[in-house]
Amino acid sequence: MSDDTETSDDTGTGRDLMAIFERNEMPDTFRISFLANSLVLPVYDEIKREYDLSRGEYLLLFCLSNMTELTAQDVAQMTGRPRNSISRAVHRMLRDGYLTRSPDSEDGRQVLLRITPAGQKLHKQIVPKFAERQGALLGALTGDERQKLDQLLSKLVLATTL
Amino acid sequence: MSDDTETSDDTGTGRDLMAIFERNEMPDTFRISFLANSLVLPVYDEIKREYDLSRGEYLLLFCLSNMTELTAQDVAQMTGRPRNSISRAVHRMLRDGYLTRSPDSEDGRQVLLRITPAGQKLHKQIVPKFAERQGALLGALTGDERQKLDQLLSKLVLATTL
DNA sequence: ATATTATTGTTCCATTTGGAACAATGTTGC
DNA sequence: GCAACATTGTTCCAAATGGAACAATAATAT
Repeated sequence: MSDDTETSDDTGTGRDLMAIFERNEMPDTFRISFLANSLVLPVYDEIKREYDLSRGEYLLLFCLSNMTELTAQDVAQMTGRPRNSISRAVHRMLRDGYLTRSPDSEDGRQVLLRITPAGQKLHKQIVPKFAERQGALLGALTGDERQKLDQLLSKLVLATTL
Repeated sequence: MSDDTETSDDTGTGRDLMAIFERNEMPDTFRISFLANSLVLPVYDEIKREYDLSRGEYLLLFCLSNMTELTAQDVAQMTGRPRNSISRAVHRMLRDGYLTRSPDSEDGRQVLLRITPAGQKLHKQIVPKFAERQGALLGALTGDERQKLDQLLSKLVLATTL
C-alpha cells in the first residue's frame, strides 16, 4: 500500500506545498494574501491579454464604476498604489475615453474623475471574469459559511482605517 | 442636526470611500484583496527600508523558513510570481548567504533550495512585524470570530488547486 | 496679512518586473 | 530507441513601477 497520509502533493517529489499554510507563523496573513493572489492574478492576466489594461488601470476603472466621483488620491488610498501610478493610469484611460476629468471648484488642487459610458461598458465586460473566478473558489464553502465569511470580511474591512 | 448617516468619510469632501466595499459586484474578491494589501504592504515597505529586501526576496525567505527544501518552481507556485523573478531572488539571497543550493540528484533540471542559519535569523527578526500588523487588523474580531475565520480561510486555501 | 506647513497631481529617473526565447534535462508515445 | 513534447531555471529586454523632487493650491499659525 502506498503512502497517502500526505495532504496533497502535486509535485510527485515528496514536497507537500500546501503544508506551509498550516506551519507558518502568520497563517492568516499568508492565507489571505495567497487567496487574494489566487482570486485576482489569473483575471488580471486575462484582462491584460484581452484589453491591454494593466492592473492599476483596471483598478481605476473598477473604483470609478462604483463611486460616481473620485480624486486620484482617493483611488490611491483605496487600491494601495502610489499616486504617480494612478496619475499615469488616469492619463491612459482619459486618452482611451474611459473616464473624464473636471477640476474641483472647491479645491483647486483636486481633479474629479468620473467614468464614461464607454468605461462602464468595458467594466461590464470584465466583471463576469472576476465573478466567475470568485465563484469557483468560494464554491468550496456552503451557503452558511459563505455568509459568515462575508460578515467577517466586512467587519475586518470596516475596522481598517482607510 | 448634522448628517451622520454616512458610514465613514475621512476625506471631508462628502465622498465615502468605504462605501465601495458594499456596492461592488465582487465584494469578496475586492475585500480579500484589500485586506491582503492592508496586511502586507506596510510591512513590505518596512522590510525594504530596514533590510533592503524586496517583496519577492522576502517571500522566498518565508517559504524556505517553513519548508526545509524547495525548488524555485515550488516557490513560484506558492507565491504566484514568475519563475524568473524567483531566480533573481535566489541569486541575490545566495550571494547574501541566506540560502544554499544543491542540484537534485534525481532530476537534473531541478535545484533544491534550503535556508541557512543566517536566513533563519533574518526571518526571525522579520516575522514579528507581520505578526504585529496581523494582530492589529484581526484584533477587530472576537476570539470566536477569529477562529471561524481561520477555519474558513483554511478550507478555501485547501480547495485551491496549487 | 503673511509665513509655514500640508496636500494634490505630475514629471523624472533608476530600479523592478515579467514575458519570451533559450539550453539542459526529463517524460511520453510509438 | 528515438522523436516529439514538457519542465526547470536562466538570460535578455521592453515595459511597468515607485521614490523623490516639484509646482500649484490650500490650511494653519502667528
